[in-house]
Amino acid sequence: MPTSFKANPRKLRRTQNACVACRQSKIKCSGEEPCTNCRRRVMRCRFVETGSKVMVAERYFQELQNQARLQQQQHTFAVRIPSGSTCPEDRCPPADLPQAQPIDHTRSIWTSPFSLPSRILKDARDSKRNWIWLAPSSLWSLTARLKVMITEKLSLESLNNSPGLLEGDVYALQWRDAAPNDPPDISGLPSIDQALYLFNTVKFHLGQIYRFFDDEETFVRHVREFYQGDAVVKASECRLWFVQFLLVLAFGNAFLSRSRGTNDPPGSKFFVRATSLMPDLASLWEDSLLAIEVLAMMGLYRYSIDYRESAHVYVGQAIRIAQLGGLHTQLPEEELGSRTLTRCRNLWWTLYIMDRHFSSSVGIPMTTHDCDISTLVDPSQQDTTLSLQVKLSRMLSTILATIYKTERMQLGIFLEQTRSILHTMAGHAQEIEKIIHLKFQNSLDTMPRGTRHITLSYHQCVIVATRPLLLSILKERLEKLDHGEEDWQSFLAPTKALINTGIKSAVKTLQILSDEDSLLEVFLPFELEFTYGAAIYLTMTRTLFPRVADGEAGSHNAHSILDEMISKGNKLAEVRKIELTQIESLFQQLAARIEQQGLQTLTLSSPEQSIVSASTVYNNINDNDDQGQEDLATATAIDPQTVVHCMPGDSQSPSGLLPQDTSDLEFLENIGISSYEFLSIVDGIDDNFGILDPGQGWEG
Amino acid sequence: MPTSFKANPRKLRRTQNACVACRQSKIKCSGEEPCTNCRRRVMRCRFVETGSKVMVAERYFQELQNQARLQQQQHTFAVRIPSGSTCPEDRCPPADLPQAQPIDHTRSIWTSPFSLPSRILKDARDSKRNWIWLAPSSLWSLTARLKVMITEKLSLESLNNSPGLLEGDVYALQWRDAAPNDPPDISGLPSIDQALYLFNTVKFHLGQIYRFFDDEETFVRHVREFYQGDAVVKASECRLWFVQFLLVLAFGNAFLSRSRGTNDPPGSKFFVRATSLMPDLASLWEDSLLAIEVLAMMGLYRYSIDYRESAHVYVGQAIRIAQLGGLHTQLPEEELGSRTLTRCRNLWWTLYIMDRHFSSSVGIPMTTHDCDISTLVDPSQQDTTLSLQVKLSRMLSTILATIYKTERMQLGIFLEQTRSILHTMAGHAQEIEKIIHLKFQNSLDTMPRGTRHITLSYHQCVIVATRPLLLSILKERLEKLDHGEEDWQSFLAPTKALINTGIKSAVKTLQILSDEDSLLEVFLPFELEFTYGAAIYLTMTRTLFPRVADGEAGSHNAHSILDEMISKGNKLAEVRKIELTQIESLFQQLAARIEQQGLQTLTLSSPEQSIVSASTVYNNINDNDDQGQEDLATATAIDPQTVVHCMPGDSQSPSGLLPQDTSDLEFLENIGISSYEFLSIVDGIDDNFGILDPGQGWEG
DNA sequence: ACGGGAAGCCAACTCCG
DNA sequence: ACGGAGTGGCTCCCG
Repeated sequence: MPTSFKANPRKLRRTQNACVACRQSKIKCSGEEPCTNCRRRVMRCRFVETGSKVMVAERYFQELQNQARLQQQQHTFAVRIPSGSTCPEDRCPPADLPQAQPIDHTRSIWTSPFSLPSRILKDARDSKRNWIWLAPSSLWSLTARLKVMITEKLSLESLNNSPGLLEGDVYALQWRDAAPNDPPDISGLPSIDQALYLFNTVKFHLGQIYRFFDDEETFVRHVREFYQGDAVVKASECRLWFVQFLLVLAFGNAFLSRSRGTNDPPGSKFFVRATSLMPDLASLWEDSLLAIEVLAMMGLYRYSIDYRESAHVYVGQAIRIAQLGGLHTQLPEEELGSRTLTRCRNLWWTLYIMDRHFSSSVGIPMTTHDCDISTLVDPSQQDTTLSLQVKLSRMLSTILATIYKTERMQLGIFLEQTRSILHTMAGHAQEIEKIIHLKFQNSLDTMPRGTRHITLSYHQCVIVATRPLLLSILKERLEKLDHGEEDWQSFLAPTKALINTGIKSAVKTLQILSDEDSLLEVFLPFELEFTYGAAIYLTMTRTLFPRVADGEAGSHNAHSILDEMISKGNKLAEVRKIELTQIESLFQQLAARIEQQGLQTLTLSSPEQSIVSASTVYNNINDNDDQGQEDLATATAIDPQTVVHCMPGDSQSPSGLLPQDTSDLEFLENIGISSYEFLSIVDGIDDNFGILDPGQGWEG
Repeated sequence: MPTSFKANPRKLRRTQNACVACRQSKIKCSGEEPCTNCRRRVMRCRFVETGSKVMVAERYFQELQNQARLQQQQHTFAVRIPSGSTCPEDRCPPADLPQAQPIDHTRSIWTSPFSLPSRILKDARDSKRNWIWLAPSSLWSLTARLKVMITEKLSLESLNNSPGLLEGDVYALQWRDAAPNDPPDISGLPSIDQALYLFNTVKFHLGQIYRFFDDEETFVRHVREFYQGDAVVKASECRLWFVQFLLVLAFGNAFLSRSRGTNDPPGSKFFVRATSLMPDLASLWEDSLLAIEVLAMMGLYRYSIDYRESAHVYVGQAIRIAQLGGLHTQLPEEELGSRTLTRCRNLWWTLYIMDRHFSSSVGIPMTTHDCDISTLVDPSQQDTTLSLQVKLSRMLSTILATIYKTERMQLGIFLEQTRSILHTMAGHAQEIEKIIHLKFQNSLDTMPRGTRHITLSYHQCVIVATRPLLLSILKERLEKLDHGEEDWQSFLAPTKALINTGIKSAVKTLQILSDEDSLLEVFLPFELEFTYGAAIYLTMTRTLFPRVADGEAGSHNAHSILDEMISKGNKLAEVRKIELTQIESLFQQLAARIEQQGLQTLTLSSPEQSIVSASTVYNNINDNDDQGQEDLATATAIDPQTVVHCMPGDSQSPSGLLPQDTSDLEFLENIGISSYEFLSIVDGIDDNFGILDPGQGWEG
């Protein structure tokens, strides 16, 4: 028989299904459980069913997934009208959703434990509104909630109402509209040289993050005309430009100012004047691009002085005008010219970033949705900073949309989502690493603002993504304060690694910010926010896990950063510091109470090493979970499909990510990002549920 | 050598991709177009490219499908198959699972044929902007595109630029802000009785569609205080209320006015004054609910006088404030009280409806997304009108998001989406029927505004959903004007039924609107829009399918409706009428050109039967489809599973839906909605692709 | 012409060297 | 440790 005698020895040797370890090492696997190799190497020998695969038309598959996701959403939500709506939403992790398999079915998590059902604060003060809605994802309402919660539970006297929740609490500005036809007030302006210098300052400070001035020549030309011609005429004719000019002066002064005397924010003189000259919002859209820039800058200034809500309004306005001009689509280059096109694109993505940031800060849904946007970030791939910033912004909104979404979630599902998010994050980490490598050749101290901002944003994402875990634990603690204990291990075991990641990011954030050599950004509120967010995170972990070492140092760092800001005249920082102190004291009291109650001390493994930490953390997981030691490739190898298809744009197997040499590794460790480490952790989580257990049903 | 001598002739002969017919007969296919076999057999030779496929774990795939199916079943209101039939481990071989199969793979459709890539119009006029972006879904930009397109193709002289594309083209209002601290101007107001009467008028006109005045007692109380106390003081203290009051007066006058003398829109005197008193938008959010109402009304008025863009801005503003107050979430009833809660809910959904309408009208993405909303429409189910309105609004945005989304789409996919949309629509039709039944017992002439509006909105959805088909045909016609003909049947066969549905809706729309007994809404622009949309639709069909009878009457109706509006002083209607006439004349020229070119006359089966039409359509399709002698039974017999499981969204037999008796049927037929008919058609479509070709895969 | 089922093709997986 | 050589699902001969 021609067919049977081919049964040569080689052919027979092949196993149906090689075990995980053998696959990884590409060596022969004997096939039994445990296999010879594993036995010899004393490794855990696992077999993963590949399950038969089928080919499906991509589109159909996509559709199914969408549907599934939608349904999922609807289920978790209360009753919803069955809608045909296929809101394609962010294209995050469709495939892995349904397969998420709770480790412990009885466990679930409160993704925003103190926020749902919608919670409101009656506003006691003499304001026209009579309630303040505490948005689920906003950092500021988190503060408010924490206070309320702990105060209640510990039956403490309620603190005086939070400052800084409302606009104008910190800086109370007064402005009045100029009558529209009056000639603009042009008194008290700086000299032309001074003005141009201020312009450059503004460009330097904002330019790394935002793209307001793509048309700077025009701007400068206007400045010259203004100074050299009839200023009043110029200002009246180009009223919008003049507003922009005033805003530039406002920002310029704000960035340079070191004064502490007044109660008004730096540069506010010009800002107020700009505001009063602002044309009617509703008619603004007629001069698109400039109007957009002006509105965006206006929004940014307001945001900086803690007028968050109205900042959001301005940005929203800018976005609407941009959309009316089609900036969110791919405009035709032939007709508009590439310069205009670039300007449009940069402007659009600037708005995008601002929208994500502001929206999440005030805690309401994003104004723009990814599914409505068809323009590209940067087709030429030159502007890595901007495009990374965009990716991180998108990430943030994905996090808020998935993790913070529903009231309560199965722990397994939650972890799966988090995992998939962090996986994508790891991809971004890699890009950041690449930038740093390329441009700055390991010289950390010259890290420019843009990169620094990206790095911090990145850490913030991690913090935000892992915060719900902390909050859940906190909630549990608070609830079980009096009556008995809980089985903490079943909750902590799978989540430790995540929390550690969060801690690490918080610590790194504070470390970067308190670095002597670097310039702390004082006027723009971003670094303040990062500081505050990280500090709160560490405060929580310190109380919940007293053994974690970084807490102390972190808190110290945070305070000194805030102090520096305060010393440079930032009154917002004063408020935040007060709040932070309040919160810290509350948590201290909580900690004391826990101890006095004799409750179990929770622990995490210490997170102070990098590569090592990955495996440490990793082993910890495994210690508590009888899975034994997995390795990196495993997770990927199990089902590459899943990874590849379900996370468009994510990074492939970690094997490709190994940092090139050790010095690099150390360096990256310094900034606190190592995509390699990150992936290990993420995959570690991944290994702990779901895929490992293919035998069980999948449940939504 | 064992390897080389394998190079036998057989190996070389294989084609990469066999044509449909050859596959079918399992014979060798030569591979060229048309292939040898087909040429000999005189058959249509089609090649289907294997669209991108992906491999998925079978397990997961099954799961997804189950889920999808389940979901679909839940959403189908029709008779349910006894659900035990969830065929355990359904064994649809994975290969033929994905059923829906384009009839003709080479066909594709331009969902918005004249809109992509983003098209802009250079604005010749002396405006600061220098381009006008023509949004893909906006009715107004559709008009502009049609003109450009046909003018170009027929090499006609270009018409003077479209009027009415920009704000203020129709009504040029002048307003100036009052200085913020001046006392409000309270001169020239009507007497209190008059004012209250106007208020009631406004409530009557708006109340059926929107919910601005849930707190009407308060409003009336304010009115009394205003008239009975010190008016100036009152107006200054409750400035926002005073603005609302002015708006009420504006709307009241607008609704009652029959004057034609002025160039200003009716009520504009008060409107302008209201605008000038409007507090700074950015600080408005402090008095939430009232501010929201005022902004929304402001937006509505602007929208009514064709200031669409700024209307959109106001509504956007209102929405943002609403979100800051958490109105889009489920607010806690215990804390706010059920009255406030109801008010919030109604207000929110009013905003929602406005947003959908305005956004789609200006052609930009919706401000709110369903996935961000967690509040319920009307938990008590009393307010069927509002909730239906919401559903239709949602439908509209779904349509825009799915059908209008991408540049080009496979015909099959397009049809599938349309089908699924219409399927949902049929559900809504049924609800409308129910309302009409319940409340108005077949007395059509008393149909109240709300129901009328819903019915019209419903028809509009159908029109919008089927318009891309018309546009695609039009585009094809235009392109093939000079060089040769096309194979129209393969395109028309599966789409006829849909187009007929659209025609029917357009005809019905005009019929309802021109009904003598009913009150035409003159000031609010909705009925004008409906008229215009339907008229354009009929104009297109009349040109493309000269045999369709309804066109003539429809056009006549449209003109007389517009005339009535004009005679009542609506200047917008004048503009629309001019535009409509222009378009009609262009299309007439196109028709003449087609005829003179001797091009094939396209036909649809006449759409005047209801029940019958479904099967008629069905037969037509089979006549033209080269699959030849398949019939329903056969198709089903091939694999019963297929039908039941594999068509997500597949509806059951319409038999469960038969209207109770014949008079009902006639009655419903009168309004132009019969969910039964609708379902037949939809199912007809459904039956016609997919099942017939079970062997093949899907494509993207 | 039909259609069972073999041969060729491709991507995934194992495991040699 | 790993590049790259060497099963199973899909897609035209011949009875």
